[in-house]
Amino acid sequence: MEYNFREIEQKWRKFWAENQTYKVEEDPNKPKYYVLDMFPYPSGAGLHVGHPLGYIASDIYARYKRLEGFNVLHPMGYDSFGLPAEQYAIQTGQHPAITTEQNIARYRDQLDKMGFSFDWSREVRTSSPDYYKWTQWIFKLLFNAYYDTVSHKTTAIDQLIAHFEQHGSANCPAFTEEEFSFTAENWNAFSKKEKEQELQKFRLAYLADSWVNWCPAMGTVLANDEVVNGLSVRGGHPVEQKLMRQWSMRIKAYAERLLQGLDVIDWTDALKEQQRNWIGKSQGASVSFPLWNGIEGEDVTPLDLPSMGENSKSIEVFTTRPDTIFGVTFLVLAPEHEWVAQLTTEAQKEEIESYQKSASLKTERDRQSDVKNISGVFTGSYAIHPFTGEKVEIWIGDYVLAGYGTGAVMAVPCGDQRDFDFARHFNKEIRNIFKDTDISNEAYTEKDAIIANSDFLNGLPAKEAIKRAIEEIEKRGLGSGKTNYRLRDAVFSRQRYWGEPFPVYYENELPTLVEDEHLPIQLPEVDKYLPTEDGEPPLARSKKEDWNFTRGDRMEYNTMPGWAGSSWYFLRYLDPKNDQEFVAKDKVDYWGNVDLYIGGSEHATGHLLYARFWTKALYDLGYIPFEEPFQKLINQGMILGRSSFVYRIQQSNEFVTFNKKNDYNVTPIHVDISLVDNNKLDLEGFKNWMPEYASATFILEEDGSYTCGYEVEKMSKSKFNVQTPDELVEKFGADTLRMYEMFLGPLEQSKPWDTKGITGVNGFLRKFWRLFHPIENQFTLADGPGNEKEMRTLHRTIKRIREDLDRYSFNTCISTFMIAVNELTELKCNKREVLQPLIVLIAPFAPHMADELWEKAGGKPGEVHTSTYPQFNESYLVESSIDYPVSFNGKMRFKVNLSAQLSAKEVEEHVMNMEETQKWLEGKAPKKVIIVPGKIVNIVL
RNA sequence: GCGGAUGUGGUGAAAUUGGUAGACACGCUAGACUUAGGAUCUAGUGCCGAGAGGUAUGCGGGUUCGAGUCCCUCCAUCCGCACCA
Repeated sequence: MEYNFREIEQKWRKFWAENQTYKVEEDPNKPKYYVLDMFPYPSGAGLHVGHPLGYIASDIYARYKRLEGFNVLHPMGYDSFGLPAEQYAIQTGQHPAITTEQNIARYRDQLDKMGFSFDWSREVRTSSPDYYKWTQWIFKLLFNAYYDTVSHKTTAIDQLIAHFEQHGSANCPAFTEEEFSFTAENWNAFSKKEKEQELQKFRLAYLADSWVNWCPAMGTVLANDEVVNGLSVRGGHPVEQKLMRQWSMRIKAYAERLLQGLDVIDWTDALKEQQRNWIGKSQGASVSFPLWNGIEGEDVTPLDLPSMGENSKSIEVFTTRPDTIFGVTFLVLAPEHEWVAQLTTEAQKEEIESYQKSASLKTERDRQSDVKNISGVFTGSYAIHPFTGEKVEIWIGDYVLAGYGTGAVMAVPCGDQRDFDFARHFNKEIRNIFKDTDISNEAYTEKDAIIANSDFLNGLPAKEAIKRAIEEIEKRGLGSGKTNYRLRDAVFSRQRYWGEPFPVYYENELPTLVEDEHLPIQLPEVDKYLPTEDGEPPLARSKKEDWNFTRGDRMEYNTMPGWAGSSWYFLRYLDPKNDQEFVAKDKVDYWGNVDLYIGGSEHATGHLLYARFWTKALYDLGYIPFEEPFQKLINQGMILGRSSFVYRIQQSNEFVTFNKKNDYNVTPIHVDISLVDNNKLDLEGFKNWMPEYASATFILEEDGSYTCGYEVEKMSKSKFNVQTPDELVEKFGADTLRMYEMFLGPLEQSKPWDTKGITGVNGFLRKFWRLFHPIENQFTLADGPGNEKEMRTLHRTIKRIREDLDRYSFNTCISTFMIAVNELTELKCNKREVLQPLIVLIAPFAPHMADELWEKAGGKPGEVHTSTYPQFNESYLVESSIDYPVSFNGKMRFKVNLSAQLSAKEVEEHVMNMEETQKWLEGKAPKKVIIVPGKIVNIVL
C-alpha cells in the first residue's frame, strides 16, 4: 500500500477522539509534567501557519514526555473575548458570541486536523460565563486586598481597615503612591463613601483617572496601535489625550518581587532582560524645589518655607543623579502636570495652553519617536534652587512624561543629553559641574566624573557624590533617596462590549461588589455594540431587565481588558469544570505550575507580567502553592507573512497606486492578501471588502491597474496577511506539515513563510513508509538481529533525537530522522529489531503514521503513544577506526583512517611517517604536533 | 533615543564543551525511466581555478597550535518600546 496519508490520518483522528487517548487524570504514582501553549484568540481568519509552529513543538514535547513516563497535562482553550468579534458585531449586528462560536468551531477543526494530543475535556473559553465567573471572583479578591509592605504580601483589606480603626493612617503598612493622612478618630467618623475614597488608594483593584486616547468623532477609546499621527486608523478622525475614570490594577506594588522572581525561572536572558527593562528599577532621590513667591528682590531661602505664605508649594522631582544638583539651571514639567495652570503667568498663558493642546494630540508613542523636534514653553514662574537659593525657570516640555516619577525633572544640561538639547535649543545656561570634561557638543552622561563647582560635593567621584547628595537632601528635609520603577499600574477598564462585566454596582457613585452567590454577572444584551451618544460604554445601552443581576443606581458599564481572562487560564485547566472553586486545592497541588510554556514573544511584557502578578497575589492569599506560573518558557519565532498595502490620501477615501503615492500625503493601509495577486489589487473585491471602502475612489497606474506595496512582517489578522495550514494538510497531510514546520529552522528564530521545501519532508515520510513496505507496497518486517551498521544507525538516532529534544532543537531532529532513513534505505534494512523502535521514536513527530505502522507491526492501536521511549546503548556506537583529519597550521590537508585504539603517541608516529605528511612539511621540522585523540591532528610549522 | 535579537552558499539552515565549515533539505544543472507528472532514480552543485591549489561564516583587529564559536571596534538588518530623567 502506498502511503495514503488522508486515509491514515482520518482513521487515527477518529480513533483518538473515540478512545479519549489523550485524556489525563491526576495520578499520584506518576510524576506530572505540564506543557502549555499560549491559547489563541479565535479570529475570523482562522489559524494561520504561525500558530501551529508553537503547538507542534509543544505537542512533540508533550508526547515525548509521555513516552518518558510522565503524566502529561497538555490542554488547549480559547482567549475568546476580544475586539475583532466586537467590531464584526458593530458592522453586521451579529452577536459576538455567535461569531466567536463559529470561529472556535473553525479553530477546533483546524487543530484537530494537525493531530495534536490535547486533552479537550479540559478546554476553557474566557468568554464562557462558567469561566468568567471566576475571573470576576478573582477581581473581587484583588479589590478586597492591599499589598502589605511589612510582610511583603498580598493581604485582605479587612486587616488594613482594622489598622485604620485603631491607629488611623499612622504607620500604614499598605503600598500606595497616593497621599493620605487621618487619625483613628477621623477614620471612624468618616462616612462610608469617605472610607471608600481612602481605601481606593490601597486596593489592588481600584478606580483612578488615567490618560487614554480619546476619539471624539467615534465616541470611543483607542489603543496606541489604532492611532497614527494623531488620527484614528479607522476613519482618520482626530484623537486626543483625555483623563478618564478607570479601573486599574496596582501591579506596581509587586515591582520588586516581579524583578526578583526572574532569578528563579528558566527563561532566556533576553526575555528576562525585557521584563527587567519594563519594570525599570532605578535608584535616585526625590527632591523638592520650593516655588519662588514672586516678590522680586526678596531673598527666599529654601529653609524658610513656611514664611512663603500661601504659595509655599514646592515641586518634587525625581532624579537618578542627585550628584548633579548643582548643575540644575531650570525645571521641566510634563505638560499634563497638575500645577501647570497655577504656575502659568498671564503673559505666558496663551502659549502654554496652546502647547498643552498640541501635546494632548500626541500619543505617547508619537512623543517618544519624535526626538528631533525639541519643544517646550516657559510658564513664567520660578522655583528656588534648594542649595544655592538661585531662581530657576519652570518650563513645560513634552519630553517629560506625566506618568513617570513625579512628572517633573530638574534639568541638568551638562549631565543629561535631553536636558542639554533643550538648553541649547532655548539658549539656557549649561553649567559644567564635571571636572576636566568637554561638554561643548554633548552632555557628559558617564557616572565616572569628579564633581566640581558643587559646594559640598566638590572633588567627589559621581558615585560617592550621589550618596553624599542624598544624605544632605535628607538632612535638610528636601526629599529622600528613592527607588523608582517605570512599571505603571495597569489600566483594567475597557469601554467595550465583548469582555467580562465587572461584579460591581454603584450607589451614590460608591463602587460596591456583588456577592459571590450572584456570580457570574452575565453580559447583558444591547441594541448596538457601540458606545452611547454621550460616550458611555456599550453596556450603558442595556436595560435593567437585560442583566441577570442589578442593584444600586447602576451597574459598572466598563468591561475587563483582554488580559483579565488570560492572566489565570493556566490554573483553570487543572480543574475546568469546578463550579465551587476556581481550582480545587488538591488539583493545583498535584499539577503545580507550568513546566513548559510556549508562545510568541509579543507577550513578553504584557501577558507574562500580568499572569505573574496574579499568580503572586493568589499565592500570597493561600490559594495556590507556587509563586511563578511558568517555569520554563520558550518564545517561538514569528512566521512572517507578506503583507500588502494600499495608500489612502489623508482625510479622504481615495486610494493612490504604489508608484504615485509619493505625490500625496498618504496613510498606508493593510489590505487582505486574498484581494491581491502579484501586487495588483482586485478593485471590486476591495470595495466589497469593507463597507467603508464601498465608495472608495482610486488613482491608478497608466495601465489602469492598482499596484499594492508589500512588506514582510508578522502574520496577523490585523495585517490581513494570514496563510492557513488547511491547504497544506489537504495536500501533504498533517504529519508532513508538522515535520516541515519543525524543519524550517530553530523554533525561536523568526522566518518568512515559504512552502517550497515541504516536498522534501513529504518525500522523507514516504521513504520512511517504504522501509516497512519494501516490496510491492506490502507491509513486511524481517526477523533476525540487526547488523552492526543497522544497529549503529538506530542507536545513534535514538541518542541524537533524545539530546535534541532535551534542548528543544526540533529542526535537527528532523535532519537526524532523514539521515537515519537514508542510511537504512541504503542498507536495505527491513528488520523489526531496527525499525520497530523507530516507530516509537517518530511517534511524537508523525503520530498518525506511527499509529498505523505500530498497528501493522502487531501492536495495539494507540499503544505507541503510551509505549516506552527506546533506550540507546552506547556499545553500538563504538567505532573501531577514526578518520583523523590532519591539519597543518590549522588547515586540514588530508585524512587518515586509524584504529580508535591508538594512543596519541602512536597516532603521532603514524602520521609523521606518512608520505603525505612529508610532502606538506616541505622539509621543515614541525615546531609542535597537537593530537586530540579521537578528534584531530594539527602540525605546527 | 533606549532595550533585545540576528548576520554562514542561489534559499531554509547545521556545526551541543574552541577541533574536518556548509550536515539535512529546497533550488539549480546533466542524465535515466516515463503518454504525462509538484512521481521515482543516478551524478554534480560555496566562490576563483583546466589543475595543483587558493579562498570563504557582515567589516576590521585580538587571544589560541587551532575561532562561525571567546574578546574588542565598527557596519547592516529585524523586533519591542513607556524620550524613564
